[in-house]
Amino acid sequence: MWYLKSVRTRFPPSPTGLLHVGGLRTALYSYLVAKQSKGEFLVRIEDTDRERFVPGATKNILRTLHWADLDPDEGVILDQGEVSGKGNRGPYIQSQRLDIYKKYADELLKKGSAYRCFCSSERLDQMREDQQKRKEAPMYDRLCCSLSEEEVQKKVDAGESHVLRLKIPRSEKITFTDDIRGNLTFMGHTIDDQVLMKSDGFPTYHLAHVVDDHLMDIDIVIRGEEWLSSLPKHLLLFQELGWKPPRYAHVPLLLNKDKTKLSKRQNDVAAEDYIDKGYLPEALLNFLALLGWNPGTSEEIFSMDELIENFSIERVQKSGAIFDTEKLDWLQGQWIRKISVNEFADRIRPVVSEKYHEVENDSDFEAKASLIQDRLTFFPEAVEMMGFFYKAPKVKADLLVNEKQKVTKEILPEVMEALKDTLESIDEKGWDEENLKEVLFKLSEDKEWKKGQVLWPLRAALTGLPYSPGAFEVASVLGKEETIARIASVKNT
RNA sequence: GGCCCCAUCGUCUAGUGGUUAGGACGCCAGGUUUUCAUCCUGGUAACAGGAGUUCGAUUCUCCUUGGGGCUACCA
Repeated sequence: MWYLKSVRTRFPPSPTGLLHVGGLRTALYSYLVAKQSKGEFLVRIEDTDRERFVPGATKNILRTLHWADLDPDEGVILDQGEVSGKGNRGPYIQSQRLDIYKKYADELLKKGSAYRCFCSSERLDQMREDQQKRKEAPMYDRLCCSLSEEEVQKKVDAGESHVLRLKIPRSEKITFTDDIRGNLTFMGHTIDDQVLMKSDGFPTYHLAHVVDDHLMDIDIVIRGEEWLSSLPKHLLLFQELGWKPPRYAHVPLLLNKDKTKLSKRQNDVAAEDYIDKGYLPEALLNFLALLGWNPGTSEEIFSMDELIENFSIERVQKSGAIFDTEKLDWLQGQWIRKISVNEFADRIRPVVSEKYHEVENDSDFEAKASLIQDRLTFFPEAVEMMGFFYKAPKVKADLLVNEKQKVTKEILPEVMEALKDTLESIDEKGWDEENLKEVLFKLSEDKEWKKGQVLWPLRAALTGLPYSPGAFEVASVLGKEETIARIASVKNT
């Protein structure tokens, strides 16, 4: 993918709560498009709805974006953990741009592209109800359009509460090409006269989106499909303001199992939920990228750099995707195996040390961690899996008896005795995986025991678990002294 | 109800006017491994329906059906 010019994209969350995984995906797509053209990715805060405003939400969303490695180049950023701004097209928080919206609202009013509406919400409710009863599309009936200039002025002077509505040219046909969906057509008479400015002086999303994305030089607007039906209003606004609209790409929705819009009731929808569950950002992003997009090859594991390299908005799917986390778990496993042992150890150290404080001073922690890296999907599983390293298990002989491995009650004492003697004979210096393997294989050969007859009891005696890393690995990490001690302490009953 | 969008295995998806309709996850079976996990091999399973265009449609067109989104002084 290459571009003639760098592309500016934006992600505009509302500070009404936690970052939604669907939002994280559109943020990712926007980020990728900007980065692959060496352009800028901006974050703008859309806080025009004071009712739903949640204090602290902005900081939280920014923190989550940072976790996902989607830090904005411009706009609202996190500076030393505090919300701050960057760039010369600000402010980037809509509540701080009220005078700007006012200016363009006045312009639209003067041009006759918009009009003041004094209707009460009661009247509007009643009107819609009546329309519904008559099986008509609920739309503003333009009552206030028939007000004379004098009447309007009188009401304004009297301080009557009112909103500003966009006057949709009803006879117009609006066509547009979406980057994902292709050609779209809307008839003017099916579009409602959208409110542009609320009575409290705040703009609605529609006006703010058009003004901001123009003033912030956004080249392509990537947003959820739920905005598709308001696209003509936005297009009309650009037209009335005399501006060139950006490219648009409406990405398909993320769905619940029943194919409805992904919702809290049925799923964990906050990105934070997945952070809390221990998913790696690489895994979540990889998963999200693949929900609705594919490279056209059979490649499935993508790092951020590879996504930047390969992503293209044209290959994004048109239909919605069920948010089914089974593949996420698989990707999580893939990414866990991909990170370095060092990093892996760093990730599980805090979790494990919560239960086993010895971890903090354990210089062999990394070696132990490496034994379980291929075996787990979530970091907390490490606690269970590594416990035996720090606390000698109380092992009963029952566990060492294993029918499938042909370890019988009768043979067991002899095996244990031989194991002890053999291991005793190994020099401390030669106590490593390779050597242990050689010596123990020889033991089974000499005694004409199957490998399992020797190794199953050994492994079980050392770990106290039915499933665990292998006997050689564990014995090697545990060291000679501890290994022999554990063999000796197996209870016979 | 109105407007708009969408439709390939259970899920994420590839794909072409003529293919044994491909891959991945999941599931099942087998193999490697002392166990489990990993890993490898194989299997399971899909073009919503009906017309039309065509020598031939999963692919193009239309209709039906199904699903979804929007229909707020929310975004």
